[in-house]
Amino acid sequence: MHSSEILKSYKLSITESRIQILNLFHASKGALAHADIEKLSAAMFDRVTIYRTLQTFVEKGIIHTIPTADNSVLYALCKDECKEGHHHDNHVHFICDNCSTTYCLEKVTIPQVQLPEGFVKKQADVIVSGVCKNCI
Amino acid sequence: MHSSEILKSYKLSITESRIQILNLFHASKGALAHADIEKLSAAMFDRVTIYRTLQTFVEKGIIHTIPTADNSVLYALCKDECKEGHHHDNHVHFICDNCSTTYCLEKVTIPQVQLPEGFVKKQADVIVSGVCKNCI
DNA sequence: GTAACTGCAAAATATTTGCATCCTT
DNA sequence: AAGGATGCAAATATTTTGCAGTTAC
Repeated sequence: MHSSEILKSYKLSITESRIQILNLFHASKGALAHADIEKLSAAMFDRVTIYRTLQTFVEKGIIHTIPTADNSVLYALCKDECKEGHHHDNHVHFICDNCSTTYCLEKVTIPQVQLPEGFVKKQADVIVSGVCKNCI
Repeated sequence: MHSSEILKSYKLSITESRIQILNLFHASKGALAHADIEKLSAAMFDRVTIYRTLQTFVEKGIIHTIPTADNSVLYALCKDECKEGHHHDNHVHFICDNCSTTYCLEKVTIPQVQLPEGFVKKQADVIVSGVCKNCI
């Protein structure tokens, strides 16, 4: 599915920056940070546009954020199951300590966790770090 | 163990700000962000000192960072098993969507994840969000 | 034509660094 | 006394907001 079709299916106006940013995600094997997009897009559009585009994509469920232990926020494409406001990224994320690439391990589903009495789970994220297959 | 003893055991100089910040962590039932510490300490010491103290504590393995999906970085006390540069927080973290308190669920250990061929795990974090026992 | 999107400027926040001074050991 | 820690100022970096101009539909 082309970027423009994706945008259309989410009822978003099809604009140059949105297509470009979406293309970057499709071209990337890993997750992207705001700074990555800024570099990759080579200042084709404003930094603010990137912020706003990412925010819109997250709200619509096109991309999701990945928690990281440092201050950076990473974004990656959501799969089909994601709906507006309701993400189901039930896969594990892997961050390579060496090359910093972040993978969505689609095949690795998040295991069940048994929470203590009184805690209600809405979402669960699993982030594994180590060395990826390209850096061994 | 008192804060000053902890500092001593990690070979850190015992200073007012370090004791105070360590006390805050012991008094808190959840994890703390830089901003929390700034508020709780009521400007008793400089914002920069907080940055530097947190960084030192992380390096020494006194506290660890908790990944979050927004840009905030959370810190929580490490348990005994943590050594310098080598953290073993093999427990699940829970962030309440309502009150934003972050719990270290010490009793809930991180389940095994089966990684694809070529990926080597060094660390794993599990962050569950939802509603905590005080907000139900 | 209208609503939505973008770019620019600027404000608000957050983080890092350098250096002189003070405190711990 | 010496090394390390702190406070202050300032440099950087990051994120948000407002508004006027432009573009998509």
